[in-house]
Formats: sequence, structure tokens, C-alpha cells
Amino acid sequence: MFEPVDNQVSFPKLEEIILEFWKRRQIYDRSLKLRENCEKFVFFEGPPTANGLPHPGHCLTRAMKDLFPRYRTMRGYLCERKAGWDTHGLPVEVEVCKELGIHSKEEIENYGVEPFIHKCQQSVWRYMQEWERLTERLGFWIKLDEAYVTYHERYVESVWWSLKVLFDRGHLYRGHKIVWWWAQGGTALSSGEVGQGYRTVADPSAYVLLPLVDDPDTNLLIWTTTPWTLPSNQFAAVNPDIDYVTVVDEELGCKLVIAKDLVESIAEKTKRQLRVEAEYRGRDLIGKRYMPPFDYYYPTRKDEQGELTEGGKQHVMWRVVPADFVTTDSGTGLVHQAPAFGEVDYEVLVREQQRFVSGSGPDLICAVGPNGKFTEEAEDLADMWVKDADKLITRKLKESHRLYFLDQYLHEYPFCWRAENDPLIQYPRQSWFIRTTEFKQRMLDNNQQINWLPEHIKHGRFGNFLESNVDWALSRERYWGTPLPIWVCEKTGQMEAIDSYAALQQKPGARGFEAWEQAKRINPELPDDLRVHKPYIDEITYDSPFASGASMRRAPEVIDCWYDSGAMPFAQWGFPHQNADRFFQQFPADFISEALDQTRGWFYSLLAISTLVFDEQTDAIPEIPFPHPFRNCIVLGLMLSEWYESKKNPSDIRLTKQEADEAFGVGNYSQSVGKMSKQKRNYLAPSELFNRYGADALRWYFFANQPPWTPIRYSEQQIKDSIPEFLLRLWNVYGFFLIYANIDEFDPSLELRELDENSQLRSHELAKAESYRPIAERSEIDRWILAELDETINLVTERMDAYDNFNACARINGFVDALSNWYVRRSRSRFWGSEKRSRDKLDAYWTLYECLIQTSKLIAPFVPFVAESIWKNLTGVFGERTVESVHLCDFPESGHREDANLAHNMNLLREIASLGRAARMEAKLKVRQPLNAVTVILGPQADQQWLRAHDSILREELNVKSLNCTPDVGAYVTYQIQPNFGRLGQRLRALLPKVKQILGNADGAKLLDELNRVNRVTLQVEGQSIELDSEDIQVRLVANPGWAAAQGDGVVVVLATELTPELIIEGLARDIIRLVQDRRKELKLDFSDRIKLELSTDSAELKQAIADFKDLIMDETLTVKLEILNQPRASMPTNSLNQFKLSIGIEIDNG
RNA sequence: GGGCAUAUAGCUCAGUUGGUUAGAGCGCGUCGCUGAUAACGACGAGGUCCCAAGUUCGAAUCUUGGUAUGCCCA
Repeated sequence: MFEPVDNQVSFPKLEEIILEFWKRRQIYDRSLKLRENCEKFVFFEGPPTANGLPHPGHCLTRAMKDLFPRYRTMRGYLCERKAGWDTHGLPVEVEVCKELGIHSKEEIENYGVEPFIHKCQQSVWRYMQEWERLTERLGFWIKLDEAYVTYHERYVESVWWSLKVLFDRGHLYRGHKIVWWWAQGGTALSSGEVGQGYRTVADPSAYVLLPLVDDPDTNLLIWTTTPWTLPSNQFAAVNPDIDYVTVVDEELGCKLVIAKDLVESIAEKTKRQLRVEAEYRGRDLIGKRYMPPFDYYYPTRKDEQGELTEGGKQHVMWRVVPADFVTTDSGTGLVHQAPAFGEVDYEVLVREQQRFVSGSGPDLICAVGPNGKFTEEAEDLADMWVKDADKLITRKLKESHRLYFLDQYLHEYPFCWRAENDPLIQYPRQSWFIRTTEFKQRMLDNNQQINWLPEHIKHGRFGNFLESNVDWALSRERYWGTPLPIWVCEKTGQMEAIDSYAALQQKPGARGFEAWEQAKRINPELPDDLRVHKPYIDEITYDSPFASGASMRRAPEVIDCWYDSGAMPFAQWGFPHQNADRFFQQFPADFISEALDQTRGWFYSLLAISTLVFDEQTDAIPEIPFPHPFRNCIVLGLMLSEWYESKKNPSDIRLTKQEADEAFGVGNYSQSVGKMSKQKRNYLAPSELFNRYGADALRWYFFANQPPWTPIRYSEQQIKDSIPEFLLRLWNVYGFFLIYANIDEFDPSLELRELDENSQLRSHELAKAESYRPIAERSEIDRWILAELDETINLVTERMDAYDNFNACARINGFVDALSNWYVRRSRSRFWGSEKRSRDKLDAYWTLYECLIQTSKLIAPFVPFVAESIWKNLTGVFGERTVESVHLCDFPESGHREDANLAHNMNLLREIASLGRAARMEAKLKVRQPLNAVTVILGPQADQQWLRAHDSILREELNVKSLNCTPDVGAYVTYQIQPNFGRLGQRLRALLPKVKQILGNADGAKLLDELNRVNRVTLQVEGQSIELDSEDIQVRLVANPGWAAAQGDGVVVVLATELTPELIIEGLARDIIRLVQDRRKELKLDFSDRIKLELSTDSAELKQAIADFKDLIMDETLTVKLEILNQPRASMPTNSLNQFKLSIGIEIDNG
């Protein structure tokens, strides 16, 4: 006996049971053990940060990360899955600050770095349980208890090692980074924070004259909305490829250099007459020297020259430089450059520096201090807050006749999000960089070898990002992060990198370890991992090897946490300090997957670190060919949410249409789609979703509804829909099998006592059963569904090998549909027969059983719970002889029973059935009414033969007495002849439309006749003869009007609609049967209950139907005794049948 | 402002190297089935394939230029 299942299955409940089973029987561990010595499929987990609640978006990534490892495991690979957690960085600090009610760095320092760090370490795990629960509940198999953690000492030391490698090779340097700076708070803001604080403000809009050194009557005209940056001017930038002009302003008696396209708009704005005097390219201006607007630096430094790398000398500052970003959209076409206060300006400076021999180029000028006030260098402006200085600056410009025009300008400008009245400024901070730009080509080469899905990421978003690579700003002036492992000599400034705590301890004169030791004494609970963190690590100093008597002291910064996660390929093992073998076994990854937002995040940090660190071969590291550290990467789309807003109160929302209808009334709401938002609560929490619909429903929705890189909508309705559309359909087929197998006592285990231990019930094993007949001997439909099964296995395997889950699912869905809506539908009567062990019935059982067994394996990676449940029940009859979990099975292999011909024929049959139903529909003849004949008109001989041989299916499906199959068109059909475009297009080119016309007008039947006789026809087209053979044309059949006919692709189905009295009576008999069955159901009779049936009617027709079809009626309704009453009893309900009345009485009579 | 992507039925989405009747599911409508049964199924309506120009015998598909939306960057 198989365990009977409830048709009203609760998938969430079923999943809980399966989860318990997996845990109890350690299925995941055993699935790994099984592949112990197999080829590896390497997966890297991109570490999430567990300091927030898991989000629906995480379900998608985690589902994808589960799918392919499961699939590969079943395909015979060893796929280890080590979990990981990202634990450092600003988000964690922000969480702790929130909790403490503080935000500035000053406040953190007042609170104390030490307790702050402790809080950070604790806070990381705040939502750990939620994460683990989600991971497990979703069925994501990953080793949570072996997770790598980025703050662990061995992880940190591994990161240190890689930084030391980079440092020792000269790829790590100190420079400036222009950041958005909150001067009052003394801290830099992340781009996310900056984005929150934009406001519209009016700033001065100043047009400023910069006289040329060689020609003081001619001025470069520049435009700025931040006059306070002018004292720090270093260059003027032009676009070498746009046209510039010299214009004369007669009134002022001076000449201006501006972009040609902007002459008019500037003249209009400033209300001046501007006469063009000369025209030239931007590149002609490059190198020209000018006088900056202020004299704070100019008089002393104007003659400074530096040595160019390409030879020769040049003035280092105050000259025209080229820049692509200069446009003629606004301003003057010349851009004032103050590299201290703009990121692009700074890049210009860096580029200029690179043109000079190291040290002799321009340095950074910055007349403003970190407090946002001018320094002493700006003499009369000193101590003035920059924004307050704008007025004074413009006045001074006016006095020196350098101000050409002044206006106001409205634009968006960022303010501090926690101190609304403080405008942010861009400001240079000292920072550590990784010289990634030098590896640009290597990274591009590496990228070239990666298989990106979707493909456009490679050259699009990711490739472009690499192309415009800038050096990686590595350091952060924060607290909770991997400390930068660089110690600096306090005397000479010389530096060295350290790669482990032990290395530090061995340094001569190493000291300062007490800070940690004392903390540990006070609080023994402190995890030892904290000793490599701030503030303890900062206390450690040692004797400088560069100057006697001096100490080495750590650079105070921590590093970007993206570096942490990008280092995971080696740091997860603690390489090279430990586990070198594990690292090499698990490198590079075959598969990673994250969402699109990781292009500049994890995807980049992985690629950059790997490319740089493993660039050089060493004793410890062999040469590693590209791509590394990952070969295949699925980039997931963003997840959006769908919700319904009340029109009255838009903040009142519901998540499904149904709920909105109930809550707001139909039409009183609008549908919205957008980003998920915690505040809005516009999505259903994953846990809730699992409770309502189950993990499999969610998984199938993710995998089957769209390619994973399209933006995915988190729509409760659609997740819900994936149940009836796939899971339930499969479940019904499975349930159908169970019902009849139990009734008929079909038990495959009884015939398969000799099974191998741990059988997976592969096809060849099933074949050993006595009643399992060779496929060739079974009926057409059995052979067909098994062929479909094998074809499906082939295709799903091929698609999954190509990381294409979407089309794999489409094919599985198609198979389940075929199984349910054709195989079971057409085979139902075979299961109903009373002979329990008839050959045909056993064939049907074995076929369906095999399909279900294989399907459970096929769907196991996708919907692991349902798959497991089906597998366990279907194999339960074997006891211990079969593998106890579907996840310990191999992925199914085709039994090589594919049969394209059969598939074609069966499709034809299904199409004809469908056309027949359409024709019936058209003629308003319900299927219950038998008809005399159906005529199928189709061309190919082979098809006709096959159809004649299998007409019973069609006769039954369409309820007709006979089927005629003919190539004759008769009166029903007209031929239409079309050229075979694919074939003739190349040959005929422009003549094709003519040929099409001629063929269309020709007498189709005659043409075909000629073709059949001599196998070619000749057409005269525009004086040319064109010979066509039968391959060159396509024949279409068109049903003539006036018949109950339907046409498909190359086939027409015509129904004989004539109703004889016999047919009508038979139709009535069927109606009676249906009414009796209805009544049986109303009385809640069991399937197998025999009955005594009493019928009563006035109608002569019904009486005749009962008389003529007595046996049929009794048989179909399990009637043992049938009586016709002249008068219905009072207890007998009366039904209308057409215009007649029929009363039915039923009593159970099981003898 | 730049980069990338997307635009196909009321909704969510497929659509393989260009081939002449553009598909699926949901929803809607009509109906069927009643021994898978609070299920199941059939059939139908519904499309300017965002717009325009071009290439071609032929364009949802290729090219160019727009428009709209999303993401990333500035």
C-alpha cells in the first residue's frame, strides 16, 4: 500500500515534515558524503550581513544558490557549500549608533572605541536566528556551522596577508580621496547618506575672467557656483574636441575665450554684444598659461616648472588642460579646476601629476581646513566658513575686475542628513589606495573568460566599469573593520605590512599587548578574535628597523569591507596560514550568484583582489589561468514589490487584489509597483509566505516565471498561483496514481525483490519486474509519454548545464502538463477496468509509476520538498531497499526512448482533437452528444496511415462513431499555395512577391496534381521561367465556410453534424448517466458502492433511451438492479433534462 | 549628463541564426466533464510587437534616431 494523500494538501505542513526528516536522517551531509571522491563543483557564498532582517530579495539569491549546487550534486559532483557572514563596516556601526542614540565620530570616541567595538561585534548577530531560519526553511542547503566570518582572527590575518602581498609589490599607496565631507561633524558621508540630503538651493553663479599670461587682454571665461573654491584654482579645463572662439566685448574692451556653441546663450544672459574674432579647436588652447583669480599662491609659485616624463619641462600649474567631461550644456565650455574640491577635478590633477617625473609635478592646493574654514594660506579669508566667504570673494573679484557677470543659480545640493542646515562640501582626505588601474588590462582579460548570465553584463555594465577603473580607495576612517595592517616609522615615515598577529609578536621590541590582555581579564567572555581589532591592535608597537630608537605605529585606518568579502576565496580558509590544500581544491569557483547591485560590489572586489594577488607566481602559489576567482556568474534582477494603495489614504495598503477589494471596495484603490520598503511594509515577510504557501511555491515562482536576471516582482498573487499551475497539477497526477494503485493493489516492490541495495529505481531496474513489459510492446500512448520523459530529461539536463533554469522549468512544466492532460486523461479508462492485473492496466501502472519516479528526481533541485515527499511515498513500499531520499539519487538519465516521430504523431492527434472540439463548439454540439462521423483532411500519407491506425483515441475524445481520413479536399476545403520563403528567398530575391502572387492565384489542386505527377512546376515570372519542386512550396488548407470545420496547420477537421434519432437517444442515455452520477455524489456514495436504481419519467424518448442503453447505464453507474417506475416516489428528486423530466432514486445495494 | 537594460494580449512574461497565421500562464467570456471531484478540462475573445526612418524579396527580431521606464554612475 502506498500512503494515501489528501487532495487538499497543505504544502507548508508537508514541508515541515520533510525538514524534520532531512535533519533527523542528515540527508544533506550524506549527499556530500556520497560524492566524497568525485569531481568538484565549487560554489562561493557571497556573505550577507546579518544585522538586518532577511528580505524577500534574499530568498531569490538563496534559492538560486541552492538550485545549482543541488543539481550538480545529483549529477555526481562534490559541491561543498560553506556559509559566510559579512560582519564589518559602516552599516553595523550605524546600527550601534542608533541604539546608543549617537551619530558623530566625536560622540563615538566619547563613548569609547572599546565598548563601541564590543557592541558592534554583538550587533552583527542580532538577526542571526532569522537568517538561519530563513535559510533552512527555504531548503537552502549550506553549512551554517562551518561559516566563515569576516571578523574572525584567521579571516583577518588572511586578508592581512593579501594586503601585505600587494604592499610588498608596491600596489598599495597613500594618496588623497575627495569625499563628501561634513565639516561641522568632521566626518565623511557615504554616497547613500549623501543621496538622502539633497535640497534645492540658490547659489551664486559667477562668470570669472582669467587673463592669459602671454596676452593679458584675452581672458579665459570660466563659470562656477562655488566661488569659495576659486582661491584653490589650479587649472582650467577644455574639451579638446569642441570648437572654441575668441569674442570681442567692445563695451568692456576685452576679449573672451568661450565655446563656440555657447556664444549666443552667454551674450543673451549677460546682455552683451559679442563679436567672434577667431575660431579654433579646444586642443589648440591646451598648455596656454593664465593668471588665477586670486594671488594667494600665484606670485610665489607662478614660475614653478617640472620635468615631464616624456622629456622637457612645463609649468606645473595655471594652464589649460584637456578633459573629456567638459561639455557645452551649460557654463562657458571652460571649467575651473580646484582639485581639492571635486572628484573629477582631482582626477585631472592626478593625470597631470602622472605627466611629470615623480615629485616634480603639481601638488594639491587646498586653502580650506577640515573644519570648512579657510586656512592662514588664504590670508584675509582665514577662519571664514567657506559658504560665508562667497560674498566676500565675489566682491573682491569685482574690485579686481575679474568678475564678468554675477547671477543666482538654483540647483540641488547635498546637506547633512542629520544636521539639516549643514551643507556638505567635497574635501580631500588622506586615504590608502590599491593601484588597480595598473591591472586594468589584466582584469579585462580575466573578465573576458568569465561566463556572465546574462551575457551583456560582461561587456556592458561590468566591462564598462572595469574600463573606467580608478584606483581602489581602500581605507576608512572608522572603527569596526579589518585594521589596515601597515605600521609606520614615527621618525622616517617608512612603512611595512604585517600578515599575522604572530608576526607582530615576533617583532623586536614588540609591546602593547597588555591592552588586550587586560580587557580579556576584565571580561573573559570577549571573543579572542577581537584582539586583532581596534582599539587593541593600535596599541601594539615595535622597534623601527628604519631608525634606531623609533617605534613602528599602526596606520589608524580600517579597510573597506568590500575588500573583506572579495578576499573570501582564500580568507574563508585562512589561507595561506592554514588550509592551503582546501584553498587550492576550492579555487576558482564554478558558480556564484548575486543581484545586479553587486557588479561594483562583490563581483568587482572578487575579481580585482584575485587578479592582483594571484598575478605573480610564487613558491606558494602556482600560476592560475583565467578566469578566477569565478567561472560562471548569474546576475539576478532586482526584486520589486507589488501592492495596492487606498485612494482615500495612500499609506493604507494591501498586498493582494482580493484583500484590497475587501478592505477598500472595488476600484477604490490603485496598484503600485516599486522598491520594497521597510517603512511602507509593502511586501510579505518571507516567513509569512512560507506559512501560507510554502517554500516550494516560492522557489518554483522564482525559477519558472522569468529568466532570473529580469527584475522580479514579489507578487503574493503570483506566488500563490504557482501552486495550482504546477505543484498541484503534479500532485493530482500523483494522487490519481495512489488512489488506483491502492485499489488495484499495484505494488512494484512485490515483483522486485532482487533489487540492488539502495536502488534508485532506474528504468532498467524497474524492467526486471515480471509484469513490466518491454516498451516496444506497450501501447502507443505509453511509448509516447516515456519518450516525452526521456526527451524532457535530455533537455532539462542540457539547459541546467547552461545555467538556464527558466527553460528547464518550462520543459518540466510542459511534461507535467502532458502527463496530466493527455496521458492520464486518455488513460483513465485503463485504470477503471475491473480486471486488476490485465496487461494493459499493468502497462499503465508501470508507465505512470516510472514517470512519477523520474519526475520526482527531475524536480528535486527545484522543489526539493514536494520531490522528496513524492519519492518517499512511491518508494516506501520497498522499505529499506531503495535510497531513502530523492536528494541522494542521481539526476535521472534518459532511457533513450526518445521518438521524434511518435511525438510528431501524438501532437498531430492532440491538435486534431483540439480542432474537433473547436468545431463542436462552433456547431454548439456538446461532447456528450454522439455524432456519426468526423472527417480529417490532411496531406502527408504517413500521417494519414498513423491516424487511421489510432482513430480510437479520437473517436472517444470527440465522441463520434467513425473517423474518415482523407487527402481529398471535397467541398470542405480549398488549397492555398505559398512559396517556401526560407528556401526561395535566397534564390529569387525580388521576384519572390510575384511568385507569391502567382501561386496564390493559381488553382491549388491543379498545381499540386502537377507537382505530384512530374515533381515540378514551371512559372513564368517577368519573362523568366522559374521551376519549383515540391520542397519549394507550402500548402495550406483552408476550411470552406458552411461546414462545422476547424483548420489548423496543414489539417482540417470536419464534423458530420447530422443528428439521427438513434444518436439523439444515445445522447439522452449519456445525460441520464450523468444525472445518476450527480445523485451518487450528492448522496456521498463511495466509488465502489453498488446501487439499486429507480427511474421515473413521462418522456417517451427518455424511456426509450433507458431501454436501449440499459446495460450501459447500469454498467457506468454500478447499478445492480434497475427499475422503471410509472410514478416517482416522493423521496425521488426530479431533474430537468432538455425539455423532459427525470426522477431518480438510489439505494445502496452492496449485496 | 554618461553607461547598461527594458518596452510584445487587461496582468505577468516567453519568442532560439530575419521567413509571411506572434505564443504561454493568470484574468475575462462561453461551455464541457462529473470514478483526479471544494478538483479537472476544452474553446473563445483580446495584439499598430513603444514611435519613426532605414537595410532586406521579407523585420517583433538587424541598423540609426526618438520616447517612456528601471538600475548604476556622475
